[in-house]
Amino acid sequence: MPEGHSLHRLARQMDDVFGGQAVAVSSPQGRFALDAARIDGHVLESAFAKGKQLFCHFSNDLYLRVHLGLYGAFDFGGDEYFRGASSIGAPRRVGERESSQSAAPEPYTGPPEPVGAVRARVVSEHGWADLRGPTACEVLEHDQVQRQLAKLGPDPLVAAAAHFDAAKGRAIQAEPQALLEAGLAEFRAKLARTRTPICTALMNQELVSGVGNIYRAEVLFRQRLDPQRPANDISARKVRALWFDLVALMEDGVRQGKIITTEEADREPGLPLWPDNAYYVYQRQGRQCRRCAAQVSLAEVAGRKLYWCPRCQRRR
DNA sequence: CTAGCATGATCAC
DNA sequence: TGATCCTGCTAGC
Repeated sequence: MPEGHSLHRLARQMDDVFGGQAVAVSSPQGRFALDAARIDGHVLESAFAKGKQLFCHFSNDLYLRVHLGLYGAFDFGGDEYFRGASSIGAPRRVGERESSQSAAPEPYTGPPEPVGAVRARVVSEHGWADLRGPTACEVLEHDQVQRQLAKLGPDPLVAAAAHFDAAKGRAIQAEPQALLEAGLAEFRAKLARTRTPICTALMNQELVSGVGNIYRAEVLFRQRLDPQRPANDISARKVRALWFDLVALMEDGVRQGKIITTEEADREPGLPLWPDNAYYVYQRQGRQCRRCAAQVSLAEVAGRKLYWCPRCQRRR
């Protein structure tokens, strides 16, 4: 159950363990079989993410597009070379639960027999990746990818992605700071065009991509914004602060592999940082706000749960 | 064991 | 707005 930071981690993982190698692509479950055949045996050139979507570019100029949706997840496994190639200590499951199995001393003997509904399986000489339960898993041509990307609003992790590209020795189009300013300009322009509540706007991937239910609740608290405030009613200065807070929070999420939004001073002593001290309002309904005595509120908005502090985030 | 829920999004009405 | 996609974890019998 990933927000954008998980997808960017996943892109790095795919790039690290499969990048530049010929891979076998199959669909043990069958539903992806026809598309899998189009990229089977080709070289996975690179992987990248925008918002909550993963794209893998193959040597025959086709792309694998994956959207994990609510319960999609990847499992990775492989030999020592495979594990060592990961920049984040794989193999691990990418999603909500990035379980880090203790280093098994067993020798690698190839991918396991598929268990359950494995939509897609990618196998290299050194390891494998299994995908289950995605909302989307399909092979696209270049212009179809461009159309998908164009539908997505600016991704606060664009600069981190560019940094990742630079570390890989690839050319990037602009300096990270310039990319962030461009993203902010697009974000601001899109918010200015709608009076929908900011809490709804943040979940709209056409307005900003990669933000999910946790980041929206947490960033609105941190910015002391009333969730119901119309998007076009927020000052340019506040939109800027909102954007750069998302950038900071999500970049931290990429580094940590989990979402932690609290400042040191607001954490409850004696409790572990994860998960008890990780959030300000998410899933803390009825409990005391970390900064004031008010009870954290919960409401269902457009089918998703919204958490906020009615005092800290009072309309001003 | 089962029911309910989850960091998502689309489609029909 | 509600049904659906379709998986895994967990709280509660």
